[in-house]
Amino acid sequence: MAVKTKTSREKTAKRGKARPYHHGDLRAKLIEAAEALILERGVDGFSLREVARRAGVSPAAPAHHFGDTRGLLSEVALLGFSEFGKALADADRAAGPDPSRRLHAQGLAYVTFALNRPARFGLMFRSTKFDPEYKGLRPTSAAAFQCLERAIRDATGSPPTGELSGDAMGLLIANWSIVHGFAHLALGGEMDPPARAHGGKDAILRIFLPLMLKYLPVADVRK
Amino acid sequence: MAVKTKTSREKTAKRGKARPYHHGDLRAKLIEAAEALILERGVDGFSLREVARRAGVSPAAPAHHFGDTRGLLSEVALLGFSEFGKALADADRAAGPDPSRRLHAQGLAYVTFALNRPARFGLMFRSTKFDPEYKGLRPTSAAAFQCLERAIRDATGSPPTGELSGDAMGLLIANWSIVHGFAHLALGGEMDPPARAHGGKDAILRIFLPLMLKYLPVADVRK
DNA sequence: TGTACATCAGTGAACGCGCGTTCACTGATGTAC
DNA sequence: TGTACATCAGTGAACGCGCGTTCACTGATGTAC
Repeated sequence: MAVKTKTSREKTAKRGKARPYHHGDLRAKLIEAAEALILERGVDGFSLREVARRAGVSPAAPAHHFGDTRGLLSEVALLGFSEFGKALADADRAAGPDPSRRLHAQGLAYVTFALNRPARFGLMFRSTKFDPEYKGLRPTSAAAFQCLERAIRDATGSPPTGELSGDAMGLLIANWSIVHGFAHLALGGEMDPPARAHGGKDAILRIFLPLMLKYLPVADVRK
Repeated sequence: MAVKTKTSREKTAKRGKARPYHHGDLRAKLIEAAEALILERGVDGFSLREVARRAGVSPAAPAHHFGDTRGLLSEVALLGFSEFGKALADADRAAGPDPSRRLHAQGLAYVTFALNRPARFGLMFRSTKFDPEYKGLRPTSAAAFQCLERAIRDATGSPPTGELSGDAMGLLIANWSIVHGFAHLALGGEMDPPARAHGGKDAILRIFLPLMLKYLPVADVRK
């Protein structure tokens, strides 16, 4: 396997923009391993040594890229918020101008993201595990949530900035609560027993999610 | 303080039904310390040694009452489900016969319990931390959730047993999701920034909770 | 193109820590007589 | 009421474990000349 000429990866490293490393791309590999580990054992089961082990690297290696455990988890959370925000924004844009359709689309995107990316989503709402001041984390997460707020403002005829009215605040909180609660209950396995009776685990996305979305609070339901 | 005659506590122990111990009531003290610790450091920050330390007792002492860590946490969870179920049942009963009022009352009780008993509530939904087969845990938690299901059945005119119709299932999931999501977001601190703008942390219970309850899905809203 | 050097990603041994659990024990309590 | 004994709640030392982090290091890479 070991030949005298440079490996193709080393050549790529020379040509590429930002992959100057010894090891290929350990940074990316560590992030990947971290997500897999969270998926397997939950946010609590996470350990930096286990991540290093899975990446085939010494326990001190991650420190070079992320400083410490919180650094790595903060990076994973940042990726999560970034993808989450994009998913919400994309859904909102694709829904067209109707406020109810926009809220519906965002709710669908919210839950879909949570169920498709359980490791990231779970970490994102465990803020003791990462540093909220990490690189671009604060603005990125704020941007994600402002996407919902913007749709609520449009739905209630509120101005685009300034304090929310009570009605708008209620609608925002109710919307956020119902999709967040659904995601949380589904990820916690609380819906597994009824899902089993409806043809397996994907009944949650296929059947329960649309049922829930029918009850999404929208502006015109109550005065 | 130390006198020769028996202390009143020892006499009580003799007279009482089930408090025969050396130490007063270590069992209760350990449970209390466990809840305080979870409150302070979260479910993850829990440690049996720290509980023993707070109860002023050797690290081996808890084993006598609860076997091991899971045993103690299972007991706390059991207490939680028991109190939770009572709170829901009481609210339901006090609401009278109107289905919407019953759902509203249960939603209010659900969130109120979560915010008043954050340690218990947090543990109850972290089922990897305790043993679901512990003593009466399974039936007790089932009873709590059946209280909501019963109100949904009555609200939708479903028979008291048998599989739920799609409509009823949707209403159940939507109701559960919105109150659970609200509780989760509030406990996670996600509502603290807006609450600060409305006069402090109790704005969550005082203002946001009633706003959310206005949007509780009830049977007659959609066909 | 070839050599000398600086950089820095990754090594692996070592550290100190708090944890859960075990074990032989001790000593107060309740009970049998 | 008084004595002997069994019970068992609580002790405290010890165990082995996996953790996060440190440290001096090594060796491949990219760069300056």
